[in-house]
Formats: sequence, C-alpha cells, structure tokens
Amino acid sequence: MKIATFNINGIRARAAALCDWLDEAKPDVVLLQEIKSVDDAFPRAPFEERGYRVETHGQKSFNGVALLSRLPVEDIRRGLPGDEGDEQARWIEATVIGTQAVRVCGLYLPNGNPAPGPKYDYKLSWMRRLKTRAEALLKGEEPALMAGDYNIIPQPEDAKRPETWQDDALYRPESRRAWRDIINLGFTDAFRARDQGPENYTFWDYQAGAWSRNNGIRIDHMLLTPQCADLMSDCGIDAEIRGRERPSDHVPLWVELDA
DNA sequence: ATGCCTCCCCGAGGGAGA
Repeated sequence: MKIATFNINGIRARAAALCDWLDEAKPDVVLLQEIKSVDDAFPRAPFEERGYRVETHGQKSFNGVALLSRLPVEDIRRGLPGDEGDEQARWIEATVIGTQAVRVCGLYLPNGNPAPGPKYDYKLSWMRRLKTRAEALLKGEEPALMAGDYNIIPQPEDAKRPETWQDDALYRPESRRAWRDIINLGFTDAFRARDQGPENYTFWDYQAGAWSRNNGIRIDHMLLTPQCADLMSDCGIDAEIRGRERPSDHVPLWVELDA
C-alpha cells in the first residue's frame, strides 16, 4: 500500500497537475492539504475516473483537507477532536483496507505566524489536541499514521538556512518541543527512518528563486505508530515536480507499506 | 526584506501563506 501526503495549494488550480502525478506515482491513498475549496466545488471527476474515492473536509477560501483512495475506506472522521468551537478544516481520518487495515490521518497544522501572538497560541493549542489524538492512536496498538503539512522544521538540517528561521513559528523552540513531545510518545518520522541526510526538503517558497537555489525546508511529515513502522518498506519525496509549470510550493511525500 | 509569488475571494486589490 502506497500512501502519500501533498499540500496542493488550491485543488482547482492544480487538479490537472495532480492527475499527472497520480498517473506516474500511482499511490493507493493521497492525503491532500490546502484544497482551498468547499466540498461541493472540489473537482471530483478526474480522480473518480482514475478509480479514486474522494472524501473531502473543505472550507471556503482557506485550509481544507481531503483523502483520495483506490482501496476500500471505512469509518471516515472529519475534524480534530478537542475543540468543538474550532471552525478550521485541518483534519480528516479513515481506515484503509489493504492486505490489512491501516488508520490514516491527514492533517494541516496551523502555520502560527506571526509569533508570538494569537495565531501562534492557536498553533500550540492545536498541537496539544494532536498529541491527545496521537496518544489514542498508540493505545490502539494497530498500524496507523498521521501525515500532512506539519508546518514544523524539526532540526537545523531540515532547512537550507536554519538561521533565517530562528524566530519563525515553524522553528521556534516551543513548536519544536511540541513536535518532540509527540515523536517521543513512540512515533517514527518515516522519512528520517529512511534517510538521515541533509538537503531533503518538501517546500520551497515561490519567491526569490528558492527552488533553483534549493533554499527549502522539510515541513511535511509522516508519523507512524510502531505497528505501522514495522510495515514500512520505503519512503521518499517526489521533489522533481516542484520544477514543473505552475507547481504547488510543496511536493509529495510518500511511504510504501507491506499492507 | 515590514515578503521578491501565488492562491483565494470574484472581477479590485487585499488577506494568507511560510
């Protein structure tokens, strides 16, 4: 089972580009972030034609997440538990049935800038709710993963120029501590289990030639429960598509599971 | 660089992103 996460930065602006990548990469499951679309405006047809079931959790203009699956899906849930007043569409989860069942969670963690401030407070409180959901997933003792745009640069080697991110919500000590609090529960950072090297990024700013200078950051992640990590056979970043026409500013990250 | 692009809103120019 191949599972990917991709911050698409507007599904309507990039449905054709996403289809091109689907045809090449052939993932079974794709978790999308920043669809920037309400559910009714999501362009479902090209994905359904390719055999994908489409499940959305959309919002007008901003945020929005979705799940595409060409394997059977059960028990879809929308919204991160823990705050009934949270109106922002940043979480979708479902059980995907391959040779065994895998619980997949797609997330779009708040950016949090400017920090400090109310947006940063929202980011940190959202991460506390994420930790609570993560603890529950671990208690299930089943294959599960949480994948998406975490808006977290975990370590200096995850940025080309870490010194420029020092006061940014993506890299501030409180953000990275909250990330480690979740990792330390017992999750595996799938990409780092596969590759410990520098200069592996998932995002490059549109401005100032960031892509051509490889001035990137690694902020899209997949965290695996122990039972899921045991199934992982490969993990990679499809960086090449960042160089195509009108790309998203993020690229896909994927895992291959024996499931 | 208090933002160099690009998305969204919809039909101008501003908010948000990271």
